[in-house]
Amino acid sequence: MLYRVVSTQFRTRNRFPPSLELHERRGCEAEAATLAQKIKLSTIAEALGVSTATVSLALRDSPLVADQTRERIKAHARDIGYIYNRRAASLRTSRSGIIGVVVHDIMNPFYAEILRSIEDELDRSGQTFLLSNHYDQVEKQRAFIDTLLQLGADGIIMSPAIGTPLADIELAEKNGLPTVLIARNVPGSDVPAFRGDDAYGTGLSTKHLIELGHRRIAMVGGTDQTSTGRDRYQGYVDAMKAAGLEVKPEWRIAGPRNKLAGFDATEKVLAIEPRPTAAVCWNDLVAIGLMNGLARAGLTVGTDLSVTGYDDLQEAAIATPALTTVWNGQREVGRRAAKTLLERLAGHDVHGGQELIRPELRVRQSTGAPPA
Amino acid sequence: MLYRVVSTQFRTRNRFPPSLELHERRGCEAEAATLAQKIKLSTIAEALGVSTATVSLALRDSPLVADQTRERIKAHARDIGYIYNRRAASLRTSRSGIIGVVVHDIMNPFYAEILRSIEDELDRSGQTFLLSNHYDQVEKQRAFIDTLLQLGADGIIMSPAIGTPLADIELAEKNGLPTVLIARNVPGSDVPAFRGDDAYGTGLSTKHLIELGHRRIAMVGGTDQTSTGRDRYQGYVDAMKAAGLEVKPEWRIAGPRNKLAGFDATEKVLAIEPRPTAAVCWNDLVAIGLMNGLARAGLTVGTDLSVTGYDDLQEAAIATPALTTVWNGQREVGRRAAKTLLERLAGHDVHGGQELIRPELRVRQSTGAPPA
DNA sequence: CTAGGAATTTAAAACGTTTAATCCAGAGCG
DNA sequence: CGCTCTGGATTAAACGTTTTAAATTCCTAG
Repeated sequence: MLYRVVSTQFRTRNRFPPSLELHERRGCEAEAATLAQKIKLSTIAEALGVSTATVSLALRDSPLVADQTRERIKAHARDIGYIYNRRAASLRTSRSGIIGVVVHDIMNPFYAEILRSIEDELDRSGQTFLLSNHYDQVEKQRAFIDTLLQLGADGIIMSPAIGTPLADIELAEKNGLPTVLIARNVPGSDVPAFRGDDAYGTGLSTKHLIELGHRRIAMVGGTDQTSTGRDRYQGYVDAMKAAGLEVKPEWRIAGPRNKLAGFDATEKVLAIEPRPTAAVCWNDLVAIGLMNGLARAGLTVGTDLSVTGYDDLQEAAIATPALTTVWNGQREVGRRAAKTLLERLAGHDVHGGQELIRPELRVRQSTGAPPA
Repeated sequence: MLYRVVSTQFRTRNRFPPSLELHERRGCEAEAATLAQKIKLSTIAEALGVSTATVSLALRDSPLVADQTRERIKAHARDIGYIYNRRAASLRTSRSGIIGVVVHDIMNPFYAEILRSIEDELDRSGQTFLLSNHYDQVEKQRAFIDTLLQLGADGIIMSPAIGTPLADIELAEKNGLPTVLIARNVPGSDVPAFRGDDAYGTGLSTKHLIELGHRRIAMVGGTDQTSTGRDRYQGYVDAMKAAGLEVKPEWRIAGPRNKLAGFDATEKVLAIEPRPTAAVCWNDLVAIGLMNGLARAGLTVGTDLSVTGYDDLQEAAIATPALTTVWNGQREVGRRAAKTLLERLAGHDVHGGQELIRPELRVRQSTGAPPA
């Protein structure tokens, strides 16, 4: 009984012994040059006249081995440049220390903050994180899940691709790969999911524009195929209706969610008759693209036409004019997702279902009163 | 002899059997729900009355097993939802199918193209790629190398952190982790390295400005601590000297390499007496930040002050005014690096040392004749 | 028929860990 | 002196593959 407690304690404390402490390792020119043969636990065991079991326990700081023995072993391991073989270990323990993270596109700055905070959280716990894009291709996402299963990953954090079938998530869960969703949800799934409250967010910016006096407000970028897309549009529509304003279908300009898309949408916005006096953009990238396009067309953003973004990326503040946008709580989303997954791994019960992070409006210079 | 040939052939062809073909798998509600116990090779072997050896070979499409047997085995594996255990396999084969990629910052758009092309190349070869940031912290980079060694990764592509000691690269190489460098070089290392020809690149933009008539040209952003930094500065200096122009030390405004840094550099540039008429920026991010800053200050970029970038990011073309910049060949760098690593893994000899990709100038509206 | 391959299949030994179950030597105690 | 207890160390059985070498079956030619 005592044994078990002690055992689990050190197991969770320090899962993987660091194999390499280069600066401290004594340089052994000759042997390092060729690396005659792989150094393993038994190499150390033989050299020191103990068993591999002892070496294994010592390297993981088990209290089961005498202090003096432990130090002797660790010192020797360091000296000869032992490298811990995680594959072998994880084959035995069925814990790999790998956590998969898959999002639409790693390089999309929207995910930057999320990934960053996930990384922080996982680093702290000693897990390695394995990153991938799915580019909204369900097959690519499934291939990644498959890879994780094969590698025996401990869990997965995913921003599901458009059209992800419930079965894919169940596949992961059923095969012992605890899952947490971020940024998007999969209808019908009951795994924990963290996302910003998108409807509330676009509601904020739309209301802000209405208060400034705008009546004809376009909505640029995005798709109705994701929960995020539907919610953002809904928030806009609801705010308009709440103010007793009509929503014209031609004000909705759907499309991709990058700068180029915003830039390309410029013409379409300007073609609407009568011209809208403001545009709620899907995200900051679209907004910045649109602002660039409007500037090219000779219009002054914030005066001739007001623009709002979403996400509050770093560059929203330094765009010209500075972009009014909605802070999305990405950092919080990532942190909570990672923490929740770690909880699940630790065996604690967590409650599933969606949790919404409340966004905030950041008013800057890209919005102003409509032209008289 | 024949055996060996055949053996290696199918080994390289299809390293890992795909374990999951969800859409084709027959739904078995009851068993799927609980997943009584792990399905392994022996599960299949017993069910079909063959040996695990046969199953193993069949799943990897070995020509050693009869066509009919192979199909029977593969079908059954699919039906019961067998998942290939890579850890076990790689313990035996010492090939993990993992390739590590570490760069300064994944989310930096400069690396976007590189990573994308690496991903393309590796995907094609069936390798999984494990991504990480080092944020220019040597320790973080070393921790990543350590993790890769522990996981038994097959190779690593890295953009070395500032101050990477030669020993770290040797550590990887000596322990059987073939290394290829991108974007930066480590002095003294002889592993293959691919980067843009930075000196030539800034030479191009500097020469372009000189030809337009500029005489006082500042250089904004970047550091002298990387090979890239030194080369870019050198290219600028050489071009100036070649034109018989003086280079004032106060024209060099070193700093971080993001938009905010460019934005913040605005004041410093404008404070120089007499004011430069053009600025060669470290990269597009800095250039765009600077352009934003100049616009805020009421100056017209391309007329009052010309600006050049570096990298030719997507947004360079849609910035206002469109940014004159240098295309860096990132895609080529990534492709070549991945290809070279795969060559090394296949056992072919590749020649080490640095290879430079030649950049190209992209003239747009952010550069013009100096003000009279 | 039968020898001799060719075509299939298999037994069993790795691969390098972890850990439950023992073992052992002293220490403490009646 | 015999007994239990305990801190330390060890033994040996996994973990799920791959692959060598051998065994078996199947043909085909002589």
